[in-house]
Amino acid sequence: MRQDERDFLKGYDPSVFPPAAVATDVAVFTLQEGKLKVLLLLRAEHPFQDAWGLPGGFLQPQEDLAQAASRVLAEETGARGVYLEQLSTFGRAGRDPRMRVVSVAYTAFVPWNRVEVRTGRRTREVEWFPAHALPRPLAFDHAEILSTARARLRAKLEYSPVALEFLPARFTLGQLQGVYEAVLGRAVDKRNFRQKVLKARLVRRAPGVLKGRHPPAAFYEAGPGAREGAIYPPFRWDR
Amino acid sequence: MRQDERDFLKGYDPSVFPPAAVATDVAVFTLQEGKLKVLLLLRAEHPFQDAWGLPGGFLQPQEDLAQAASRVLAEETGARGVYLEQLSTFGRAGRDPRMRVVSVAYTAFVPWNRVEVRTGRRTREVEWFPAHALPRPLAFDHAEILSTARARLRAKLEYSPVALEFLPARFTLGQLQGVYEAVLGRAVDKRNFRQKVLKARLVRRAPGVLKGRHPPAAFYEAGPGAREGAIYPPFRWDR
DNA sequence: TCTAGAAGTGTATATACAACACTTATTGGC
DNA sequence: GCCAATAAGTGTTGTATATACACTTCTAGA
Repeated sequence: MRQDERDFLKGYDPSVFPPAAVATDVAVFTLQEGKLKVLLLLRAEHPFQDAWGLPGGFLQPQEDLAQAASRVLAEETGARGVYLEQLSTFGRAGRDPRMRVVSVAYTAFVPWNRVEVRTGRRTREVEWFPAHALPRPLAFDHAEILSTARARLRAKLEYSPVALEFLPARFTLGQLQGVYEAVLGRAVDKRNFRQKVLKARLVRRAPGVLKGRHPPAAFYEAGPGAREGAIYPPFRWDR
Repeated sequence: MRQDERDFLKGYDPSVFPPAAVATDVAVFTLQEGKLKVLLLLRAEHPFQDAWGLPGGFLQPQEDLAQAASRVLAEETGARGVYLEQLSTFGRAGRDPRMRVVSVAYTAFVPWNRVEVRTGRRTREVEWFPAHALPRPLAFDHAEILSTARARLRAKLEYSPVALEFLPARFTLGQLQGVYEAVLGRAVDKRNFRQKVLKARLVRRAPGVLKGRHPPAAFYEAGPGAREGAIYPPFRWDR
């Protein structure tokens, strides 16, 4: 045991403070080939060895919750510099077969190809899975965590600039529309979409165009209506 | 130590699962005299003895998180049968001077006079405080928990039927409008308000009237637009 | 009987939403 | 070089919703 752990235990009396380990699990979403995907890993250790699950691990003595989530994500998948947001806490007795574990779940939304992932500690493989075709069964209560995370994402899409987190700093309106369509799972009208994001100043014109097998597509970037935490007159996108 | 606690510790190895106690704190809001109020207690024990704080306590071995919140609330304030909702988890190292404690915060919204409160365990007094005039300093990081809770409440008011939780089963439109005004902290237009809640079928006419020093006020009750978890075209109430 | 207090009620204007189709620039394959 | 495929870009109209705004009525209590 390291010194910081010993300090941490000082005065620890399990009859007063019944022990429960605190862990964190991280659900990272991205968009790839027009589909919403989730980062999962193949567990190399018990419990749930050989099952797919979310990156997760235990809180260390001097670490804040968000720091722990960030560290665990980096250790197990190599993903770094990801902005994490607290989702919810899952603590059903029995969710971990070893002992009582309460897990604080975090989520992140990242641009495809902006984070490099690799196999890490306690991990045999790391892979992106389509959110609607997850391997079964998942470790622990990770299926429940993921369904909570998807519901939150859908809700946030309508009143917050969260869609921009899936894209690089400059993007085309077609790409942005693709984010909405993938998350909501339905097509939206292009003309109404463009009118709305521009009028709400969610995005503004950026220099340059993207060339492709189509007319040049103008680049856009986050506009003044996309300040962190901004709340809109909600976007409902054709019902 | 009781047997269930011993079972619980079986296989517990602090070098693998660094210990952090899991606690819960509960922020109960109500409306009283047209003001948003919060239930606080005067702490009878260390730490923060003689400071006001939220009802809170440690998770017991076989208890779910919501059960723990409900039990702690009942033990310390006497409030029972309150519907609790998970708010967020607070785990900054050092937030509890004794040791590392991660606290899962819950919130509830109750009708004034529907819950009886009394002084309970570890408590010297229990009292409702106006949300904009809290005693200072509050125990632990309870000021932060409360400000998160108020922000959540304001957000929910606009897209969910949460306002009805502050009222008894039958209420007048004036009372409902009072909830919105107290939480949002500003006046709303009566004619627009009535039109909107009726058109959205958030409420419907109930039998009877409330007599007072004014024309009889019709009773209303939750309408079909207020099903648990319903999401609206958001109410923004005059800007 | 007078006063205070809240209940109740309608309209006009401005903004936002939803539905809808065609033309154009470019690339890659033939 | 030509053609096919692909996505970019662009306006209008009807409908619905949001906002601003003022007076009368009923009742209880002084």
